[in-house]
Amino acid sequence: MVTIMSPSHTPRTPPAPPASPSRTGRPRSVEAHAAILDATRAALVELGWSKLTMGDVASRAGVAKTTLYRRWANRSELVVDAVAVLFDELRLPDRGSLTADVEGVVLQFAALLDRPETRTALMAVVAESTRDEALRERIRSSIVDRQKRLVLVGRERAQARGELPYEDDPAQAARNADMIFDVIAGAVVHRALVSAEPVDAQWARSFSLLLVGGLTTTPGTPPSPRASTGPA
Amino acid sequence: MVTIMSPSHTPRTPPAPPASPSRTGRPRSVEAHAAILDATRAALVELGWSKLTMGDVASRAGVAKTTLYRRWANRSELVVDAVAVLFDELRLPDRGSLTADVEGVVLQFAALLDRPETRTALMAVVAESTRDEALRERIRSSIVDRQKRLVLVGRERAQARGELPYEDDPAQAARNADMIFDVIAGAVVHRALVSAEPVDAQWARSFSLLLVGGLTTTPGTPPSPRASTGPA
Amino acid sequence: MVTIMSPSHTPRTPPAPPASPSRTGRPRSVEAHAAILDATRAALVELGWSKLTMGDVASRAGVAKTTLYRRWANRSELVVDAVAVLFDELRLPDRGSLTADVEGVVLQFAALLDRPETRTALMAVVAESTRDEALRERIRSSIVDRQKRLVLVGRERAQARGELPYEDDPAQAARNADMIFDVIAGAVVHRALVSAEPVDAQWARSFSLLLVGGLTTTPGTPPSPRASTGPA
Amino acid sequence: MVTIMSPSHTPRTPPAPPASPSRTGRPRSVEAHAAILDATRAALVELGWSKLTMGDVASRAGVAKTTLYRRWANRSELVVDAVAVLFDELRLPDRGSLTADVEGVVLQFAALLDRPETRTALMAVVAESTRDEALRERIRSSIVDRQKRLVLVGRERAQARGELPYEDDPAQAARNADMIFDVIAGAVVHRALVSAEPVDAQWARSFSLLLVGGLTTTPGTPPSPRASTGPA
DNA sequence: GTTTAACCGAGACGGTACGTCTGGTCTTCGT
DNA sequence: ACGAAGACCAGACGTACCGTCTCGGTTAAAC
Repeated sequence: MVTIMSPSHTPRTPPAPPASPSRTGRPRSVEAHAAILDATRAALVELGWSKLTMGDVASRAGVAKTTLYRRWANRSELVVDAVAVLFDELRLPDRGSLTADVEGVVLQFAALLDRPETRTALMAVVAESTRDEALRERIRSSIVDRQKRLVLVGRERAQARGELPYEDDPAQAARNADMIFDVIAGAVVHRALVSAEPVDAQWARSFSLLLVGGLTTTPGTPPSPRASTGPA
Repeated sequence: MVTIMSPSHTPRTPPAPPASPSRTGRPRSVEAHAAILDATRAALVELGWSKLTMGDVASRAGVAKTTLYRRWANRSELVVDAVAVLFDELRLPDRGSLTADVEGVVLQFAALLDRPETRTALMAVVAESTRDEALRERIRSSIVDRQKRLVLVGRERAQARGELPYEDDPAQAARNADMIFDVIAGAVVHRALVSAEPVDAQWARSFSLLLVGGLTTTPGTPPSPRASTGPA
Repeated sequence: MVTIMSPSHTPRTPPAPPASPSRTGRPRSVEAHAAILDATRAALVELGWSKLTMGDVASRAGVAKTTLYRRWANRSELVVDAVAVLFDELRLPDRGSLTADVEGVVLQFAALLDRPETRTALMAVVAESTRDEALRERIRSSIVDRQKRLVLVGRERAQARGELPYEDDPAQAARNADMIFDVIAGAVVHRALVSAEPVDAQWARSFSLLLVGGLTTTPGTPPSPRASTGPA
Repeated sequence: MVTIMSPSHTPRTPPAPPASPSRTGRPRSVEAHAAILDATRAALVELGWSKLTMGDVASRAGVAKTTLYRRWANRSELVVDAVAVLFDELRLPDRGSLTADVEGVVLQFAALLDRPETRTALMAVVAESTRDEALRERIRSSIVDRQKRLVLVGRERAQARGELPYEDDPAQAARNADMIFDVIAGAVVHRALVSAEPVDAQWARSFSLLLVGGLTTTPGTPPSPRASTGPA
């Protein structure tokens, strides 16, 4: 009649497949892992974040609820893992100019945000993360930081083309890259999900011009000593 | 024995006080309305979005759950109404230059996003809205559109100062204003909530310079001949 | 948006402990079963039928509401199970004569109906059963049919003593037993609960004499051919 | 926000139509009274006791809930009033012999208990009354006592025919009448609602023979010397 | 070729919240 | 004063999921 609830968490082995290869016992099923992530994305498409339940994901994946909880501590972490991979599809093909490159990545990102699984999941996990430090870190490492590569690649190309100057201070360079990333990603997300207006070719072009205009405007006198506070 | 439950069964009069002044019956309590919104904000601060429950809000407000459901169809709509008013606090004091004005509003917005009730609620309702057209519209009308005033005021001041040219095409002017709004709001939100980095004075200054730089780049001259799509 | 709720959706395994011993899954708690029935009787005593709630029973039993609903479809079925066992306490000690035996069982039954849990529950579930075939059947099998044994035992003793003749037609014998049961139980219940008068020793004696008088009166001429419609 | 609930009962004018002809104000609608009782019976037929609600009765009767509560304190009292009148339909036509008279009234009573409004209501209010002294009294005065007239009439006829002796002690006569009433009503109710078997002509005949047999057994001769307690 | 340990499915467990319904009450307006 | 309408507080309803636990059974590495 009286159940004693153990507060001790079931040791949750890191989410990825058999992280620490414990030498004995039955190994975790790798098929189950993939099936769960697929089921999660499918459930997101059909139900959206708020109607998605662990039990539903489990039954879609042909797996017991226990198996999910053995690998992810909660719904949010599962969803982050399930959608993170989608962001890796983003590419930065060389379109010949910085403006065109920005335009291209904006449209790609917009297309990604048009997919229902991304659309509903991204904002939801961000919302959850405002109260959950571990989740925030997981989002940052799994999603945000991985995509900053696009900014770095784009800047290098633009510098090589002579469209942008080189920045000597590495810290400043990093700050600039972060800001560019926030501006691009933020503007697209806000346009698509908050303002709920289409991110079409025209908008992408206007935005690229605005951004590249800002990047290439020399604040004060060109390559000035005050450049350290301005964008690269 | 199959029970069919129509959700529209209970006529949900618009949330605000007696929208359609029904001639008969006891009128809706006005005190209750304010008490509920206050309680909602308090609950958001303490519990965050995901732990906030209708029952808890009701008991904080000293009101029956039924009273909540009579006025709001669900948690999201209630929260939108509860936080919308916070955004109306944003002001655009004249700081003498466009750059300084942008800087000021960015910092104000960042401060707003630092408040736990805004922080947790905004992303959550946006996430919900990806699957709920009515909610999306409510967010737009209650929050987004109301704050575009800031952009319009800022542009007018800048034009009066001669920092920005006048745009003849009204449609183009509106598009530009929308984009500026998305860029500012999006960048701040992304920085604060997704990248989870502080929006401090330095960042605000760098961002303002970038944005104003972009806005003042003459698009009639290279890099692009399609000047008509460029920002004003 | 219309939600269709099928009540049969949750498979309700028969109330008794794991009726069909499903090979898999966690077995149902046996302690819980007893605790729930005890709690139900306690709640009946304190609150009566109309104030008894499932939630209250659950918390008294230290059990979740869901556990109740997993095992009983509704309040009535739970109460039938909870009180059925009380009726099994009825005994028919041999007091030497048919009249005395009837008198004894009448007083026992009256004492049972004086207990608040029986008093309030019996009529309530009977009332419910007028609209619920499954409940009616449950009452019949759990309560009514089990107590007919008393009539059968009493008749056999009386026949052995020579107080009552033997009935050759088994169908007729069964009909007679049923009627005697209805007369005894009905009269006592009606006296106690409807007329709300005490079933005391005097009443029990008068009633026994009336009933035994009727049973031993030969309708028409003794062992007549019309006897088949008369009581045994 | 804070509503002060007055514990004082709204003075409930006796249930019948305009009991005390209050001289002032708008008089109570007499049509409303009948409409409410009709609506109550209709609701009983359709929904049964447990699903019947005050709000539903009110809307069926085209009357406000307030109007119901002004006249009846609760659902049970309303239902008692609504069904009491049905019992007044019972008659005792002279069929020439005591046995035939009993048979007739048994079949009439059985027909009454076959009507869904009586069937479901009678047991329900009796169940409620086990915890409610006022209700018990109302049932007794509105239903039980009024029908005892049938027993008195039947006994007088039987005495006139010489089928039954006269009883000198009035108290004893009253006790006997009560018991006969409980036996008849109890047996029929138990057969019909608890045992859930039909009260058909055969059963009615067997029962009448049993009862009349018991009544006409001379208790002065054996089996008992305590003739004074025996039935008349 | 056994152990052995961790895995697996199924499903019951104690809980929390849901969104609806009803009970009674109170308030307003109109008759 | 009564009546219709409808909002009010309170609280039970029966359901859906939560995250945990208990089963009986499987699976592979370690012995």
